[in-house]
Amino acid sequence: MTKSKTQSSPTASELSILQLLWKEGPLSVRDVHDALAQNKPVVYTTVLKTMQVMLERGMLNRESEGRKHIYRAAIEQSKTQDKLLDTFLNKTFGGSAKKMVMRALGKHTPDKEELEELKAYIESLENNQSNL
Amino acid sequence: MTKSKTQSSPTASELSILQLLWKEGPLSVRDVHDALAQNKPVVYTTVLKTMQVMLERGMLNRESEGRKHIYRAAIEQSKTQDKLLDTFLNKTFGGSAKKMVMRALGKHTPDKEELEELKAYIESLENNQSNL
DNA sequence: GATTTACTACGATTTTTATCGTAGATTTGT
DNA sequence: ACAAATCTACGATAAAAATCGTAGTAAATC
Repeated sequence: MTKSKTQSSPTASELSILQLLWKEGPLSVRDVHDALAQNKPVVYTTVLKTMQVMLERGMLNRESEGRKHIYRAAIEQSKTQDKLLDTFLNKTFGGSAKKMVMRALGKHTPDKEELEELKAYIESLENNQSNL
Repeated sequence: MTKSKTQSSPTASELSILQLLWKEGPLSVRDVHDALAQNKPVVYTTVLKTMQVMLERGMLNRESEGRKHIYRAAIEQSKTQDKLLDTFLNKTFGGSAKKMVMRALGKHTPDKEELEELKAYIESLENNQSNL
């Protein structure tokens, strides 16, 4: 049987790379670097190294395309977000989703349309026991 | 004019200490240690050191009571939560409160009563432009 | 009053994360 | 073919966070 460690959560830097790959699809290191460098100066090999580490840790896959490597996210966005959310919720709001949600809505109030969607969603939760 | 650095966010360890102080009120290092040690083994001086650093960074205050020091949180719970939430929301959900909220509710669905409160809250947001 | 216990102070170390420089190989441009 | 640009590999270092050990002192207990 092959060993398999529990998937550790990505760090902040790693997450920024994952976000890109989730959004844009498979990218080269060059692509990732150029995108990240628009927000914050960072050296090419720093990004390269980080992505190599992520590969080792099973967060990314890659395939060769000529001399380049094309990387893709190896972990699902929704699962990763769920795990991070879970941790954050426990650490910061003592596990109370209600508290966190109210705070989030108060601070970053969505527009009317989104609020309606949310209400509808809550109503669907009230009916179905199962979470669609 | 006195220098004042922007309050940096607490790390995970620091946050666990703050949570205790926010909940229980001012405590000695011994109190904090004993409480934390129930979840995860930790040496007394580790907690002491952490709290000393937090004091330096302005996250905690303290006063002497006999030979002991009694520490209290120097930063507000709600402000701290807001800042952490903001960062988390941006890093993990690209800033979309709606996405995060729906995910949170799906995974940690509150009971019917809390859902009602949430709906009421959303309705109040829909009316007031100002965020109460 | 001698010994054990309870605290603080604080340096040192370890662990984790982030960052970078250099070497070597391949490709591209002149 | 030579030079410049582009990549990967990878060790080294730096920076940040977490952990711990030792020393010293005051208090409590025997």
